[in-house]
Amino acid sequence: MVAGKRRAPSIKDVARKAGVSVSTVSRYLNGGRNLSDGKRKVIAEAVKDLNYRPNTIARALVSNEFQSIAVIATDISLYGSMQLVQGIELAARRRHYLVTVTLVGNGHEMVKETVDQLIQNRPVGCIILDVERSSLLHSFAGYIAQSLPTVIVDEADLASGSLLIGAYEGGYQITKYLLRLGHKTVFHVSIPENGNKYTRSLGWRRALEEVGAPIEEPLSCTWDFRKAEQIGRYLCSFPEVTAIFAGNDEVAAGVIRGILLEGKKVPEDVSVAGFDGNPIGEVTVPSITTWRQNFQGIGAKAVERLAHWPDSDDRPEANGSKSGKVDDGTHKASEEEEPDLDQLQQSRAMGDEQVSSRLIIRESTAPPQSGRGR
Amino acid sequence: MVAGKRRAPSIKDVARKAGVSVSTVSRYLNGGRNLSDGKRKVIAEAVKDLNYRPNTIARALVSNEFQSIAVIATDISLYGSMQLVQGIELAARRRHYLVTVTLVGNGHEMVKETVDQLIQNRPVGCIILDVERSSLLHSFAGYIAQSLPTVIVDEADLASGSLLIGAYEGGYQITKYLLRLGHKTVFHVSIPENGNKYTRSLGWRRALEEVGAPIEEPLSCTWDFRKAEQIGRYLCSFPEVTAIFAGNDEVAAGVIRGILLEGKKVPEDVSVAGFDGNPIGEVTVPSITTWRQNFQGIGAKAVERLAHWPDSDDRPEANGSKSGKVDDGTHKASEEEEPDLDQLQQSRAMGDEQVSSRLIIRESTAPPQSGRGR
DNA sequence: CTGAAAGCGCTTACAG
DNA sequence: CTGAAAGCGCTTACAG
Repeated sequence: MVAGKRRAPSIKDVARKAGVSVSTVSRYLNGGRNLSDGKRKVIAEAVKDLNYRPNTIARALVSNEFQSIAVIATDISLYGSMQLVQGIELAARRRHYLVTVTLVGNGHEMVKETVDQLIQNRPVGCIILDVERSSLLHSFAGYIAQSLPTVIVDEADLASGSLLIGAYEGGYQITKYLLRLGHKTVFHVSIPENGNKYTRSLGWRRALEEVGAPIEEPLSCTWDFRKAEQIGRYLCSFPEVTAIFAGNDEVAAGVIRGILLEGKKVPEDVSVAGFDGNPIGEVTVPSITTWRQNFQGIGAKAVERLAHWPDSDDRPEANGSKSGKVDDGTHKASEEEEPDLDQLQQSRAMGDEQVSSRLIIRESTAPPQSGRGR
Repeated sequence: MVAGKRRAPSIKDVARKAGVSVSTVSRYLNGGRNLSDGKRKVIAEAVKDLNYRPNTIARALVSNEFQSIAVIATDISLYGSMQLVQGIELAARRRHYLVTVTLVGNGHEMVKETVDQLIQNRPVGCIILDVERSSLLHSFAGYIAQSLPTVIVDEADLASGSLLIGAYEGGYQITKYLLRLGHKTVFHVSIPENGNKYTRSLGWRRALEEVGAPIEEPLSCTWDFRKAEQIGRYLCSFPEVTAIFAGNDEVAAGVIRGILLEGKKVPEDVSVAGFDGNPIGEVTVPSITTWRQNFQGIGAKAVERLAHWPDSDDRPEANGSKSGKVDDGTHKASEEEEPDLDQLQQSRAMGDEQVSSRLIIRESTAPPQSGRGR
């Protein structure tokens, strides 16, 4: 089945077949500037006949840059991270980058090993996901950034310019919505660790502050959603709890379950809202009000940041394109620059507010019962 | 922040610093056979001082093999695929492979482009996920297999030797379980497309055949889980429907919602079981009986298949190790072979039945109400 | 045990 | 517009 060690045709083979020099073929491959139509044609033919593809590895060796984006995460098994990865991949491939995924766990030594190896692969840049969940990885962010353009996708620190933020607005809006419904205040069950740092939590707090609503410290959940169930049971024993904002949809589901198991009703007795927009919330009973995050957009934005990194080759320049694209047959030079602009445009359009992030109102939230919530 | 174009130390730098030839350093890096202790020591020191890491790209150029595993999928946003990717990454990194993720959508031309580029990266092998959901990708599987060791992780065709199967047993067991509960038969709502080919469906069918239970053709759901809700509504209008096996947990949630919305009860009126073991099923109301798939194990197994590919360099050989590991400080040659054996062992232990796949019984299933189901 | 040389597939100045 | 040469960082025979 496998072609084994049979090497693919090289630029030499193309040159020989086309009767030109290797340099000329290379020129053809890189934009076709300064090339007679005759050569262009004969090379195009040879490329096609041989089904030639430039060896990306060799290119990477010369340029000291492998056209890839390295994603580093502690875990990609949650809805959000997974969507982010998907968004990164989609955006990356538009730019002909390959996406690499590396999970780092515990053990300082291993992380350094892993990270060093990654750096040796010379990706165009690195995207770190969910640092908040691993202080270890977080501590390596700086180390990585020393060698590679690095974007941290997280929402832990609103102040830091190096982070991509998406959730503050969502936390704010969802809390406002609950308040508008007539709830005196909104309780918060945060996703694991650093509940006070997540921007969704900051948005929640801000919304409460604005109207002078009482603010209880968030209850912190774990990734074991049965903990959310316990929290739900606990919270609904307080009559003043009429509205709960959960850090994500799974936690919301757990909280709802806890409430229901206590014999109370959602949303009649307690309203519960989730976060992220996990499709599962559409078919639970009750279905879950949530803030849909545009994860794919955020992923794409991270990629664009790397693509437009200040020190990179991205600066508008008139010489050869680096796209590494091979034109089979019809050769259309000078189209190379356009995608860049498109992307930039798109990146800007996304701004800091994600295009299609929005509140999705479902069954789990409603006005407080009369006589309650005050 | 970024070190820009400053090149990392190369093997030349190490050689110069250590006062030996490049070949000698290379020998050191590749296992240290035929090396005097003196040289070994001085090189180790230079490596450490320079914080040298061999350039994986250069290595890949020489060996015509980049130490990576390419995952190709149409979508990784479902629980199962995501777990698979995670399992692949974990296993791959134990072997010092980098994992690459590529999503292929529609458009024949683009897929060929993408796949060709991937092949040019010369990964050690390729893992194709979920072919069943994209006949397009499926049609490329053969093309890819011509150039690379390829493993298809899917469950579409029990007969084909090239597929990794995991779900037949699960479908069988979960159906048996429902039957043992006293249900006369079990209806099946399959995940999208080719419901008849999924092995979980085959297992379901086999279990029914064994006891001569009536077999209704599976109802096919889509990835929009509201469709599952409709199916649930529809199915529970038939009194003979007392047990439903859904193709996955999200579909089960949707089916359950449909049933509840019709005013029936789960599991009192209808039992519903899911599949996969998505943690969300733990906190829905009712919580969902399911078959937990050992996705990570399957992913690891796919990686091991590639690592032990017949034509690869894996065959036991006494010469240099290819592990690409740099020993900083303490140099322990000859330890290189051991991981291989470990892994092999583990791979075999996993066999065709996944280690920790098992039935998880929760609230959504129960014996049929008396007077029903017969 | 050790080093000089050639080569992996490409790109990049440098001459024409 | 075109080609010969050098070089990217490593490994692999080949001589000693």
